[in-house]
Amino acid sequence: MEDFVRNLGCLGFTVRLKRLSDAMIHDGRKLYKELDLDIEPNWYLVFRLLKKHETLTVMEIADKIKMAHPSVIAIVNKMFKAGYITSETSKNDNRKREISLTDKAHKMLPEFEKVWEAGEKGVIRAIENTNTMEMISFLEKVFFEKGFKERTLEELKT
Amino acid sequence: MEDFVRNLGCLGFTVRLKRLSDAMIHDGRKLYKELDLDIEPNWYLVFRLLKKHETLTVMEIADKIKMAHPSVIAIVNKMFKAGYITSETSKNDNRKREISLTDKAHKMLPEFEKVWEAGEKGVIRAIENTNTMEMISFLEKVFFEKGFKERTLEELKT
DNA sequence: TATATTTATGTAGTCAACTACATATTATGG
DNA sequence: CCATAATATGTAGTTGACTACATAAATATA
Repeated sequence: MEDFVRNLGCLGFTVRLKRLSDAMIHDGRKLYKELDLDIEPNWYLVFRLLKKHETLTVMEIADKIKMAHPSVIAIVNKMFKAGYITSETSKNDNRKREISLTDKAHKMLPEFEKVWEAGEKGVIRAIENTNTMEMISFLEKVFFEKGFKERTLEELKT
Repeated sequence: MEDFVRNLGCLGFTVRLKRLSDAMIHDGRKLYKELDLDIEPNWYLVFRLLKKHETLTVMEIADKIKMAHPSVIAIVNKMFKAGYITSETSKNDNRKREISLTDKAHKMLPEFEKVWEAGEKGVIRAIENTNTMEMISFLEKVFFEKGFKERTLEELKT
């Protein structure tokens, strides 16, 4: 069956992007399951951030990984349940929740890092000799500074 | 605030893809709202398919746009509620639901097409002189034929 | 200093994709 | 020709992102 979306030209652009990223995230989840690792996709973002910065608040994490704060809360709560992070309210500011890795997290990190590094190598090998990462940077720049909606409205005016 | 994900190299690849496609789809939804059009992102796939093929079943649509059939059912049901499609069970095969556009859909299509064309032009203008579409084709080819999971497992073995 | 604003976190509800399962119908094959 | 397999559709539940709203605490301002 031929792929109708691929024949849509640039109109299929967003659908194809979504299909690709959904497929990869789904595959990531299966990877952890298959390796019997008690982690989920995206946790590596928080693991690596906290490895680098010791303690961070919810908003600091959200800003750094450019996600909305409820998304961060969801990740962080699951990581807490899994025993990888602790949190306590800041002494200076009772609103803030200071989040850091547990001993269990530090103990497991080397094993996790092996998988993340393998994942990275796999991607590198898949896209070597292409400008894929530059293209993503370009797309981020272009569409975050002026979104799809605004661009379309401009075209409609002309 | 610098973007931690962008400094992750290829490891941030999937997150960045998802961020991008989510942002664009979200923007698409806002576009229709702002133009006061009673349609949603992705409906254009079904509109265009049915414009070309007259009538199709759920599975035919799913195969053509490479989505799981429950996703198609969700889109089709909403389009039905909005009055853009009709469906009746096939005479040859009582399992099949033959879906086609209503008069309302045909009446509105020219207006919708204007917006879709503007959207396409906007994207074309944004990515002109880049090989973005070729890159997406490449990524689809590479990751659908051997997924992220499999690639990572291979790297782990070495 | 008292009020208003901003900030940090949390909750609820939306959205679109998915898988897994359920049901009905058709096709197949012993 | 009946039992089994395959196919078409539909439902339920999961996922991970989002916005909008709620609440509490800190900061700014009049």
